[in-house]
Amino acid sequence: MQQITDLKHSSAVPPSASMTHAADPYQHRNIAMNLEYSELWKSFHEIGTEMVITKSGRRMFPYCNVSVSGLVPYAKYVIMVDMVPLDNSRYKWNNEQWEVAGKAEPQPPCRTYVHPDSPALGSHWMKQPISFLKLKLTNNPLDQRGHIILHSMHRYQPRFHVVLADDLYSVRWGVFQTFTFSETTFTAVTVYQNSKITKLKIDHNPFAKGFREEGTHGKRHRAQKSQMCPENTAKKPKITDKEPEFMHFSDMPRLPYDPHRDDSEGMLLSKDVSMAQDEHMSPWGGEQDPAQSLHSEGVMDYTNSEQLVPGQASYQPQRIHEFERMPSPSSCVDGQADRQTFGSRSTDMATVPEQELSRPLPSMSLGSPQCRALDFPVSQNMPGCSKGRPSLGGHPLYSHYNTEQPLSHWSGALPGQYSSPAYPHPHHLMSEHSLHPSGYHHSNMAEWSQYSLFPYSC
DNA sequence: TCGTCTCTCACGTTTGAACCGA
DNA sequence: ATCGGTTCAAACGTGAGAGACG
Repeated sequence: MQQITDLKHSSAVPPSASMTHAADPYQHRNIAMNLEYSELWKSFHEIGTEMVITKSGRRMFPYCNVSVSGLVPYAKYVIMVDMVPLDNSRYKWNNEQWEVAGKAEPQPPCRTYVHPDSPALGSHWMKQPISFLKLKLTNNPLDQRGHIILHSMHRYQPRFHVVLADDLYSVRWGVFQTFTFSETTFTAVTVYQNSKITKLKIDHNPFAKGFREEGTHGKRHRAQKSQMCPENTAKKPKITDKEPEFMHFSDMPRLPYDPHRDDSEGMLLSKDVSMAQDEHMSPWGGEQDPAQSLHSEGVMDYTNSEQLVPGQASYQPQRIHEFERMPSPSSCVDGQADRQTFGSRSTDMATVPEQELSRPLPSMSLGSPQCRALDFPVSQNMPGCSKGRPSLGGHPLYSHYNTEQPLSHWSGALPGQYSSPAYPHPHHLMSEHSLHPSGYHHSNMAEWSQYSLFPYSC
C-alpha cells in the first residue's frame, strides 16, 4: 500500500497525521468550501426541503452551487457530488409533518456526479462558483443516463468531494476532501408533500414562474386570450439581460435569489426567508426531527448536530469521515449573507494497493459530457460490470448503499475509531471490507461514512 | 371491496440555446 | 460579424388517474 498524502487540518493534527504532512507535496490543509445561495437553501431547510425525483430525472432546486478556496492553483482536481441517506427510515407526510413510516428500503446503486469541468486546475475551480445545476435525481433504479438514484420518501444529504487527481483515472487514489452542508438535506419525493415547499419553489424557480399567484392566472388568461388574439402570441419578449456572472459561467443557472441582482425575484427571496424564519414551521413537528432524535440517542451525528443550533453559525463544515462533536475551529461564517465558509478539518489520506496500481482502469473515463455520473461496484470488479451505459465509455460502475455493507474503501475508518477525536483516521481509498465489524446500525453518520463512494477493491 | 398512499403522465407555461435572415 | 426574431427542447408544478398495499 502506498500512502499518497494527508489533508489533516492543522488544528486537529494527530501525531500520525503530522508525520504524513511532510510527504504532502501540496499542503492541502486549507481547502474551504462555501455553499452559494445558502440563504435560499436555509429558507427551504427550515420548512423541510423536498426534491422531486422522476423516472426521467429531475434537477434539484435549489441546485448545488459551491465555491472552493485553498486549492493549489496549478494542481488538478476532480469535484464530485453524491447523496448519502440521512438515516435508515422511510417517511410519510401526515398531518402537515413528516413522520417515520418504517425502515428504509435497500439503497439503490450509489452514483456519484462528477462535475463536467473535471478534472480542472485549482485556479479554475476557484475562479467562480461551481454549479451542479445539471445534476439530476431519479427514482428509476434501472436508469441508464447516469442520474443519481434515490428512493422516494427518504432523506438524503449531498456530499461534495474535492479530489486531487490529474484525471478521472486517478480519482480512485487521489487525495480528497469531503464537505457537507446541513441545510442541503432534503427528502426525495415524487410529488411535493408540503405545500409551503411548493410555494417556495414556485416563488424562486424561474421555470415555475407560470404558477406564481401574481402571474399564474393572469398569464394563463393571457394565454387563453392569446388564442383569440394571435398577435399577442407572436411577440414574446426576448430575454437579453443576462447577468454578467452568468455570462462568465455558462453553467450557472438563473437562480432567482442572487444577491447581486436587484430585481423583484431577489426581493421575493428576502420576503420568504424572513417569513420562514419568523414562522419557523418545522415539518418535523410532532415527530422529533430525526436528526435531533439521533442526537438524543447519543449517536455521533455531525450533520444533525448542526440543526440543533439555529442561526448561521450553526452550519458547520463537515468532513464525512470525522465525527467529532466539537465544532470546527476553522469553520466560520464569512460575513456574506448568502454564503458560508466551511473549512476542512481533518486528514484525508489515500492509499493505493499495489494490485490496483498495476491494473488498468478501463471503466473510468471522462465519458460523454451529458452523462457524468459514475457508478461504482461493491461486489464486482469494476471492469467486470457489464451493464451497458452510454457514459464512461460504456463501462458502468455500480455501488450500493447497503446497510449491511462493510466499511467503505472510501471512508476507511471503523465506527469505533471515530470515537477518538484526537486521532481521526485517515481516508483510505482502498480499504478492507474484512475489517468491518458486525452489528452496525444504520442510523448515524458514522455509518453513512461506510457507504462507498468508490468501492475500489471489488 | 374500499380507502389511502404513492407514482406516472399529460398539460400549460417559462426559459434559453440554436437557428436563420437581414 | 452582428443583431434581432423565431423555433423548439427542456425545465417547472399541477392535477387526474392508475397501481400497490393494508
